[in-house]
Formats: sequence, structure tokens, C-alpha cells
Amino acid sequence: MISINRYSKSPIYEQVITQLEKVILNKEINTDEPLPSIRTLSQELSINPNTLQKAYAELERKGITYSVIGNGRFVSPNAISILTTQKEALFNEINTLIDELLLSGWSLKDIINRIKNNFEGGFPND
Amino acid sequence: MISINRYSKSPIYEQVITQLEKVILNKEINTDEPLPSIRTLSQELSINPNTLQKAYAELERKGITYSVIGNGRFVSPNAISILTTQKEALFNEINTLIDELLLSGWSLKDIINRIKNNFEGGFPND
Amino acid sequence: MISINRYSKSPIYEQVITQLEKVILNKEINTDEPLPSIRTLSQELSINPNTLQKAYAELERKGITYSVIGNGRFVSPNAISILTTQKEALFNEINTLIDELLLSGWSLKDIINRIKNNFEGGFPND
Amino acid sequence: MISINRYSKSPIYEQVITQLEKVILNKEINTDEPLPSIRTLSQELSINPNTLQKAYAELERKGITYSVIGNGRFVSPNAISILTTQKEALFNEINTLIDELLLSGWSLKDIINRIKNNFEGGFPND
DNA sequence: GTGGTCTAGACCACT
DNA sequence: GTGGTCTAGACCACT
Repeated sequence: MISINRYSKSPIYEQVITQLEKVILNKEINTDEPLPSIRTLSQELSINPNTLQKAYAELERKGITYSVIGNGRFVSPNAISILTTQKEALFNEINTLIDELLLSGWSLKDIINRIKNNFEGGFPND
Repeated sequence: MISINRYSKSPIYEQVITQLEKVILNKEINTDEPLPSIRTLSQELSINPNTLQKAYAELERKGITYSVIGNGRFVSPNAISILTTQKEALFNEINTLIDELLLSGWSLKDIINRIKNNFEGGFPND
Repeated sequence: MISINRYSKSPIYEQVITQLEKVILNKEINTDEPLPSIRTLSQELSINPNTLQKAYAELERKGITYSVIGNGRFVSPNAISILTTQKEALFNEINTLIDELLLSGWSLKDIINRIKNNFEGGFPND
Repeated sequence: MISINRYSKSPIYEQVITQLEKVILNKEINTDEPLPSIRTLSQELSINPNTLQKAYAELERKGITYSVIGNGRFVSPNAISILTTQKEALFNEINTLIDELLLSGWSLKDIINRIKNNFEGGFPND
């Protein structure tokens, strides 16, 4: 369900957050269904429970999950909506930046070509 | 050389900055050549000299121009390099945001299609 | 500047957050001035650096501070505004709850008397 | 016994619930005594029987009333106790919020003054 | 069993 | 020196 890249530049807890969000968006875990427990998942991934706790706390802070002490952690009813909004915000930021490039004389075609060159044929962030 | 859109959401002095930067990048004014004087350009564009002063001060702060008291304002030798670096920074920000979308399961093709749809057929930011 | 109550029901990191917010609101540390470093303050208060890191990370997430790696942590320019907004939100919640009591027949006077009785002559939360 | 404000922000069925709860707390209808029938009350208040049905169903769900098929709806023996507990919960929430304000440096006196100012001289929520 | 907090201590990147 | 991340392991409250 989740795989950690220990050589990645992005910290383990962020990898966990991103991947669990993907799992939830793909409805592999549905509303009010439990996430794997901290102890179980930390053993499975061979990472420290504290690292996982940090990732889980962030999902909770965002409202994507809720926890019941003594029972476990569950997907919030509005998790999908929160995650979708989050993605829209990313696109808005991208559009604002592209606007600036357009105003300074770049064409949309050239901008997209630069983006494509940057991502095709490499894993820039890992 | 420059045109002001009085209905745009972005302030006039920013429009002036963006367009003068474009003029310099396009080498319509070369290194050590003078920019139009504040008095001349403010009359030409029918804008307040103070607004133009604000734009020119920002270009100077960035190191894109330099001024000689009693003589005018000129394009810096390293103006092109500064402007290019500035554009690179924009692309870096865009790439970071696209990275996040890729990590959350979007394909590069889908991301580019959403961007294209957003910009083709309108001027979303004005 | 800060004092920890180890017998309080509220966790240490929350006590630190609340008290640093108070310090910032009182302008004992001003905009762009540094907070005590994690190592220094953790020794001074005899708490673990990780506990303090958790408190500091929350202040950063709220936008109240910003950190420069290798240099320290500083009060954000808009810290006061964020903290004030935060307090307004608390009053809004209180008002909504009091509305419900008013609708169910309580008088404002009785409600305030109950609140007073609750807080005068005791430290209910410690 | 009950009056509906059609210009209030809160929905009609909630107004009915709140006011019937008040009626019960004030012992205008005692334990095991009948509430007005849906048909009668809906005509009296000129509201849709379905709206009233929704309010009555909620009172039943909370255990404040019980219904005898073919006979009507009656006040539960433990209605007063349920309603009192419900009010206590509101006070607990208010107290928790006030605790946060006290911890951040507000005095109880100032908090109460802000509350008073908010409610005296207007009906802020209607 | 579950999650939440805290300590002790290591190592990294950055100035 | 600074902050950021991670491990190992303890103890608590709650079911």
C-alpha cells in the first residue's frame, strides 16, 4: 500500500502523508474505515512509530482523518473534499506563476515545452 | 513600447515594471542605453509621475537599471542576467508545485492539459 | 519569560505555544526578532528539545514565526494579526454557544453568573 | 406556547425543537403528558406538517419524548435530566474556550465585558 | 490492543 | 552555532 524511499530528499513523514492521501483519494480506504495502526504500519515499513505519528498528526490537523483514542484512526467524511480543494490550490498557484511568465513575454507553448523538458527523462526530486 | 490596462487587477506600476523588463529582455533598450525619462513617459502614458517613479525605483532596487544624477536612468550591464535568474526562479517554483501533483498521482499529461485549458481562450488574470 | 507546570493537564508543548503567543502579543519579542533557540530554551526549562521542536513547529505552521536554518527562528511580520484573528475566532464560538442558551430560555445575566462562579475561586483546568 | 420567526437564520424545525425543550424545562408540559398533535400544531403555527414531523422525530431521538402509536407523543420521564445534561455540555464548551482566553492573558472581567457588549442592545443571531 | 506525549540522543543541512 | 528529522523506548489515557 505504501513504500518508503530512504534515499529521497523528501522526509519519510512527508512521503507517508502523500501516499496515504493518494490511497484515500483512490478510495482504497473509505470514509470511516480505519487506517493501519501506528504500531502495525511502523513495523511493516520498518520506520519509527514517532515518525509515523508525525505523519498521522498532520493528516488529522488537515481534517483528513480523525482518531479515537483506544480505537484507532479513521478517514473523515469530508476527506475527499479536503484533498480535492488542496489540489485546486496547487493549480491556482501554478496558474499565478504562469501568468507572470506570460506577462513577461513568454508564450504558453514555450512555457509548456520547458516544463515538459524538465520532467521527461528524469526524477528531479528524488 | 508600453501600454497600460487600467482595468487590470494588477497595479499600474507593476504593469510598467513587467513591460519594461520585457523591453530590456528583447533588447529594445540595450546595456547603458537610457530609459525614457519619468516626465516624458508619464505624459505619454497619461499616468502620474509618482506612479512611474515607484516602478523605476523598483527596477533600480533589483539592479536592472542604474541612475546618473542629472542625466537619467540606464540599463545595467547585468540586467539580462538578473532578469533571466528571475525567470528561472519562477520555473523552479512551478516545478516544485508540479512535483507535488505528480507525487499525489497526477500524470504529467493530465497536469499540462489542465494548464492548457485554463489559459487557452481567455485572459484569466485581467 | 516562560514557566512550565508539569502537573497541568495540558501537555508541555501546548503550554509553550500559549505562553510564547502571549509573549509575542505583549511585544516582549518584536517582529523579526529571534525567539530563544531550541537548545537554549530546552535547557532553561529542563524539557526535551524534541518537545520544544513540536511547539515551535506549530507556531511556524500558524505563520506566527519563520525559521532560517542555521540562523534561528523569528517573529513573523503578521504574527500579531494572526494572533488577534485567532482570539476573535474564540469569541465567535463562545457567542454561538451563548446564543443557544439564550434561545433555550436562559437570561444573559444567569449565563454570566454561571460562568463567573465557574472561574472565580479555582483553577479548573490545571 | 410557541412562536416561529420566519426571518431567523435558524431553520423552523430547530426553532420548534428549542422552544418545545424550553416548554418542557419550564414544566408547562409535565412527564407523561401529551405534546400537541402534529396536525393541531402545524395548523396553529401555519407550518408544514412535515417540518413539524422532523422536529418531533429529533425530540424522540434524543429521548425527550416517546410516542404511543395511535395515541400521541408524550414527555419522557427523564426529559428534564436529558435537557439539563445538554445545557451542561454547552457550559463545558464555553468554559473550555474561556480557559484558552485566560491562558493567553485575558482577564475574566474583560472576557465577560466583551460578551456583554456583544449581546446587549441587539439580537445578533437572528 | 489503540493513539498521545515525552525523553535521550544521533545525524543532517545550513550560516 | 542554528533548525529539521529520525530512532529507541517509556509511560499515559482510553476501549
